Amino acid sequence: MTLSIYNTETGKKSIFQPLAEGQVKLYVCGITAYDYCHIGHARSTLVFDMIVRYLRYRGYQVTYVRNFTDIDDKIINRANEQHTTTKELANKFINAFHEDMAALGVTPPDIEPMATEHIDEIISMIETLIHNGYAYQQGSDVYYRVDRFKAYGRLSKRNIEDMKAGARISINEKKENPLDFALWKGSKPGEPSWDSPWGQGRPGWHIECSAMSRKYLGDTFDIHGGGKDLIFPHHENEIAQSEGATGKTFVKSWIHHGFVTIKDEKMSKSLGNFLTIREILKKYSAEVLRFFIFSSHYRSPLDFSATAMEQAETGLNRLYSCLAEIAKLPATGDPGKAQAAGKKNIKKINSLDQRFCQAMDNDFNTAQGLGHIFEVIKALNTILQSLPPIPAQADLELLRGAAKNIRELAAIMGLLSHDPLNFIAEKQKQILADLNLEPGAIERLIQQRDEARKEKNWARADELRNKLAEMNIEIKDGTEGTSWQVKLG
RNA sequence: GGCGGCGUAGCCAAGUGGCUAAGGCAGUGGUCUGCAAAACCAUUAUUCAUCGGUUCGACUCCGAUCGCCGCCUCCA
Repeated sequence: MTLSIYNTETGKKSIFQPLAEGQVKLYVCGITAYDYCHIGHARSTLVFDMIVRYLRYRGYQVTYVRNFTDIDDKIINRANEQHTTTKELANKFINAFHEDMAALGVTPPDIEPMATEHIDEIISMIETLIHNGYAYQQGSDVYYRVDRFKAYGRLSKRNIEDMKAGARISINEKKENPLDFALWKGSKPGEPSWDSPWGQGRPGWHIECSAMSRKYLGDTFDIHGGGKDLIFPHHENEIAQSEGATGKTFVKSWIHHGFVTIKDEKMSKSLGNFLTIREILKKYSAEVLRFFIFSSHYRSPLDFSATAMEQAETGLNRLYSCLAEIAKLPATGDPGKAQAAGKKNIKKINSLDQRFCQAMDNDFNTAQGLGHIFEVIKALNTILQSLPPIPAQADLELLRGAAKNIRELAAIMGLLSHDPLNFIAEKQKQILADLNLEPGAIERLIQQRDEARKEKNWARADELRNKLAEMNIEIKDGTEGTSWQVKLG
């Protein structure tokens, strides 16, 4: 089995071959720390979390670097507005980011470098670029000479002439070409600044990623990722900087994920239609958000809505319910009894690994992978349904093995991480608390209903059941008495 | 204007030229039940925006048209 990845640069899927056998070096552009993160950021971190987990599952040794931009214009402006320093502001939101990531259960990257801690590397790279003729100084600024880099536009598939015609670029007298971008910006009085050969200033936005990825991953590395909006100019400029400085290919494969939209529009601060991760997590669990995100392909746009989240929650509950039923099975069965499971279902269950990996190998197709998991859930439910009171030992082993397998595969997406019985119990406890209900009171009502049922007083029994239903309590009459649960979702 | 992408059932969504177009949610009929609920079974796209072309064969490749979205300015 071979892993294929869609590479933005070639516009095609191709077989993934790491530079060093068994090792993957991955750099992902992280956040600019000036505000709370929204669910678009959540998608980004969750998608790469899944990619890293899958690569590791496949046996690769992954070095995962994700940076923080902790100095730029937005941070400076926001710090001024809030009468604080850029450092304090950035730290505040980096901490908030870490809290959000912990709440989402995201595996931390191996290295989380910050721009302001790599000023030396940045300056040194700019000096190399000046030396190589790719950059020029104007006063206390340094700009990248876009015309000089022949491959400029390679990633975003545009050419310099077309972009000039676009004419949405502000004319800056200091630049040789309006498309040239800043590597170093001279600072105004009162702004945070560092010493440099060109005077007091700070790095441009793009250079930090070139300098830091080089430091931690080398001149050439396997995968560079981010949101689609970073393709131009950010990643295009990174290529120009890194390749201008090293003369080597910067990145083998570019991965860009799609946006989260609301009512089919990209979330953005100017439209005021963004939701922060913490707002979402007040209403939905991390796994519901993960389920929602992974039920479509990472490159597709994803439209956020309450309906979509509720559907995700229902789907996730279905997975947990099946696993909980399996967990409730007796410890041992009858070793001599014939299996209740049919051949077709056994085959479906046993081929899950293979089919799941086939889906994931096809450019991390989590939606298809989830589909395969649901097919197996259906097979498991069918078997559970046909199980006699004392089941065959072979069936018990099959069901438990499948449940374990499903949880291992789901873990690649960070799903089904809770103990199924606990999950259901915790959830019910929480909903009960939200509804202000006492389990004791419910059980008393059920007992009253059972008495009515024994007397075949159906009118009274139904009345009590309706009363419970109004309280969001579902009743299940089984052979061993009546069980109840809170209506999930 | 330049460039990139998308359009598959009521909704969400997968689909790497050829086997019955996955899966989820919702709906309908049935099994179970005193009636229900849950679960299960069955059912819901002769068709993949439209029109052409390539091919023995296309949802899948090519072209055109319509509609939607994104990037070209900070953006995950």
